[in-house]
Amino acid sequence: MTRKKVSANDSAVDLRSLFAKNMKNIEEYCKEHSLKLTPVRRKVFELLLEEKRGLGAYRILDLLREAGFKSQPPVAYRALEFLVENGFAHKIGSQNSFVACTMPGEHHAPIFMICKKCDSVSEAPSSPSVSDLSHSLKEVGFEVEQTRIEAEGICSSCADR
Amino acid sequence: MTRKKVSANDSAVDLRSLFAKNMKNIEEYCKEHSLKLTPVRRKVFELLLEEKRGLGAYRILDLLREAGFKSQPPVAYRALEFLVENGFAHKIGSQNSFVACTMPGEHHAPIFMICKKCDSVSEAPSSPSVSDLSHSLKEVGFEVEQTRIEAEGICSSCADR
DNA sequence: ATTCCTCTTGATATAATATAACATTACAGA
DNA sequence: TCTGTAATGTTATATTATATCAAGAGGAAT
Repeated sequence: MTRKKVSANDSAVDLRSLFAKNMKNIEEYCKEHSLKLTPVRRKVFELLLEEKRGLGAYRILDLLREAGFKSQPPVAYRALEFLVENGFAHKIGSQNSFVACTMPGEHHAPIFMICKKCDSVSEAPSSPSVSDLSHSLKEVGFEVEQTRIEAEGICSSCADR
Repeated sequence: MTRKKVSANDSAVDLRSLFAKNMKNIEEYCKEHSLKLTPVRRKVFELLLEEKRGLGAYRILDLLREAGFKSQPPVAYRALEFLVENGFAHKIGSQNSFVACTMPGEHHAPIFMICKKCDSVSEAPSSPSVSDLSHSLKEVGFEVEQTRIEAEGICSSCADR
């Protein structure tokens, strides 16, 4: 028996299983919290999961239409609003775009790494420097409720090339 | 001779001198770097200095018109572009608004404190946590070139009330 | 001083992003 | 079944931003 060759589509397999895992997470979370994961909401979440770059609302709208939803702008914005409110997606302020959240349900202080070369947006593991930040702002009298942190630079895959 | 009453407009005096100081800074900086601080650019910078909240481009456009400039949208956007590129102003991503930079010329990693009550936007003294952040992102393979940090919460004046 | 070049502004049009408002449908709970 | 709330459908419009090309202003090279 020959050993199967390791390459390109192993990562595809990983992506598919990651996708399945994320879908399962959101489904369970919605069930537990009696949130309605309607077809359009589910589809928008899927679209965000499938794309490593941020997606604009009108791009999402196009993709919804391609998928058979005859949607008008408010449909996309409502679905995005639902996903963002419940922590399944984030808005990237510097791009007016949206990305799937990979740690739904948990209130966290996200840090986004935006690659200038390939436009990928990924969420960094939350770092202690975020709470340091809140502390140092508290010292100047500002009570932080929420932070938005976006770092622009070069991602590891682009740096490798 | 009666001593002048101390109150409200002492802070107005402070604001005026701060304003003058900032205008002098930008003028000198532009002279040194052969940048043209044209009337519309200067006026937009003044408008930003005078307002503690972020100003949207179309609000700025209205104010320009009130000041006698017969301006179309590109005029405001161009002036803002000039100010942002040269570090005299910043764009607040979460609001699509603009604020004056209080430390022009110096390349810095700004942190904005946005008050949910009064909408004021102020720039925090850059904290060590920002370079910590760059270091920890470097550990996951991301090379940071620039950060955008916006903290939402309650400012000290609003907390006092 | 004249020419040339570049940067800035003027002006029109339109693209891209986002929401208001109201009618209709779906669906859970009394 | 009734009824209330949440979700969707639909039209219209608000808000934010840029593309494009014409015209003017000002420096520096000859």
